[in-house]
Amino acid sequence: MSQFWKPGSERPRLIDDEEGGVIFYSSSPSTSSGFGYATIEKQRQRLPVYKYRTAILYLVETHATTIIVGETGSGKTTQIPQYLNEAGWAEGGRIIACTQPRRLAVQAVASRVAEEMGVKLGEEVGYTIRFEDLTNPDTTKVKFLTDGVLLREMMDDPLLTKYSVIMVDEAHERSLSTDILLGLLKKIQRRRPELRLIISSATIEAKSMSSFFQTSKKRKGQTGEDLEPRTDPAILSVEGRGFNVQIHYLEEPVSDYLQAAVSTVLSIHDQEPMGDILVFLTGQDDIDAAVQLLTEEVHNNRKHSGLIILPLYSGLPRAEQDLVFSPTPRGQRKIIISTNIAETSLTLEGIVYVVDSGFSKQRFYNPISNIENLVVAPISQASARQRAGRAGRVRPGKCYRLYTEEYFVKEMSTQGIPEMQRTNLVSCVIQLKALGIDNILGFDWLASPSPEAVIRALEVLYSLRILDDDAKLTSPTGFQVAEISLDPMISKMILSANLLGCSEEIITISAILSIQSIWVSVRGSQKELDEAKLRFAVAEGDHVTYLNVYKGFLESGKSSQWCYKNFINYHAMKKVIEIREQLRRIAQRIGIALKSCEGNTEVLRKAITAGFFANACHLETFSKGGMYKTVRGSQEVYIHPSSVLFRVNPKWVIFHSLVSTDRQYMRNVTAIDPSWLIEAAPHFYEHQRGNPVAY
DNA sequence: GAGCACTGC
Repeated sequence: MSQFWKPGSERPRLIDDEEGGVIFYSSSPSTSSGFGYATIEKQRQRLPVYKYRTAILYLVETHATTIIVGETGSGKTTQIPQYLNEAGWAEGGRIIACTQPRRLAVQAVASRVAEEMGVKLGEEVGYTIRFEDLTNPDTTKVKFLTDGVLLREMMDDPLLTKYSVIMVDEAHERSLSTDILLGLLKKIQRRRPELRLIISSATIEAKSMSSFFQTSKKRKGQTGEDLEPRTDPAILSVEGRGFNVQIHYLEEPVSDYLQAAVSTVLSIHDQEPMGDILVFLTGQDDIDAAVQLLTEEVHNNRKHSGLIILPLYSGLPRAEQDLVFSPTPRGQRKIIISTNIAETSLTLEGIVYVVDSGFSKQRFYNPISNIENLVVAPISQASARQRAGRAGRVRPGKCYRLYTEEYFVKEMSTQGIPEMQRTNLVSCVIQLKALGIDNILGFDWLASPSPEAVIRALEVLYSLRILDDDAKLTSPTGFQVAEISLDPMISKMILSANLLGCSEEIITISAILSIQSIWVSVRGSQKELDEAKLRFAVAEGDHVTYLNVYKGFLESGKSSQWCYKNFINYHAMKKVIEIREQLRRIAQRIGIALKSCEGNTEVLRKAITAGFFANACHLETFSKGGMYKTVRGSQEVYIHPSSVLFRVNPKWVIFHSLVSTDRQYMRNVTAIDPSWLIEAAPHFYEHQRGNPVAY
């Protein structure tokens, strides 16, 4: 017992908790043997939501929309769909849907519910996520899916006619897809009064949610024989089952939260009983620094022995990430230093203490410059509560906030800004257009995006010839782009590749651009990584280099050994294969025949230009440090040192994306000929006087 | 010669 789980040995068992979070357990599965149905039934009845069963069913029956506020551990996610099923909402071939923001949650909840119902997953209970449809159209009654998938389903069935009840879970997270979905569901309700919505949220934002779904228009008809539900939403609160978490604030604010976090961890270790510690910092830099400081402390000071210090962020290699789920050996204490990933996406077992820096990295979009920035910003009160809650899952815990109570009350916003208001909207706009919603600014949003952001999105789509002069989808380009589930600029690149005869290569590039990075992130062995990169690098730039990597991967027989030797992330490559396969299917459906350009990199780069012409840059000849300026907008930008064109500095380049730190760095860069710009987008470049493209 | 919070289709 009390052994670390080692990568390569049997993996920890993945189980789900009642709220769709995921816990990784290493103990052998024993719960399902011997007891069976009766025990499960008893477990179900012990959940807080159980005593509201009748009330929930009554409210859903009588109200078009029911808002359920439930804390963690209430059991709402797994139980409510079952109650609805038991009450007959899935009779007559109808389906009960429950959406989640994350794939992992969908899978976990679905398999839990299937187990509780004693059925095989994929029959009465099923789930759909990208790349995976485990439902049976003849038998599935309860279906779990990501909200993104439900949005996609609306393209084929705008009124979502097969669903009797749609439960939107985790609505408080206010992800882009959740917000779009809620706006569209409200529209659907007007056409389908028999449809029932359940909005489930962890926080008491229920009021604004409720007024959003409040339809003023009273339906006609006599009250007695009116079959239609009430239009005012019902609100129901369900208590959670978490343990009490004692909150500690700083008495005086600190300037260095990193140092404060480290000393707080050490004093918890010195003074508090055993139990693991979870520290929330902002990013890889912070986390690596804190890990190093703590590790040194353990080396230098014997009283700090028995500490296991582990970083946790999404960019971490898989084997290292898995370490955080190993059980803590007796007499030791695990310290996990994490990004926001531990706030919602992963549930860690055994955490008793939380240290909250009060900050996270957040994305903000500037529609004027059309640039997305990742900045360290204060979290909201809701986030702080969520973080604190991570300490109370197994027994009463403590949360140490590295800020004052006054700051929490007076300075921190209660909710945080919905993603809708801090992101680029091109994908969102195109989705709505595809559903026939033309007036984007006038759409009934839960939180309206800024007019500037909407206008910028329309402008970009217009320049890509995805929208026409009347801001309607062009045919066929616009409709085809809407069909491809990728960034519209990538979709446009794929369509152009079809005309240029290089679709085979371009869908590979598109798949690779759709994931974070295909390289292994290693800080120590940077030199080796650079050398490995050189084995694939070509003068044309990063995109063509990726083709060489892909080719090498295929030739190796998709070998993980080969990836390891070449500093390539094996899991990333598997994902590339998956996405590429999906793109191949979509291409087939919209009538693109895959064709290879047989090594003609000029047509490849022309296709890339056709999608990304707006990101064209020109080297400032008289500047020394490799400074470029964007052709449109004259933004100062530099080639990122991770690019194969770093220090090569071709005169004209096009980039896929920018990362903003002290400078704007271009990631994924390809050299182009400026004449291709006018060829690809005459409407975008022709009329600019004094533009260097002219000569 | 520098660094990418997190999702999702």
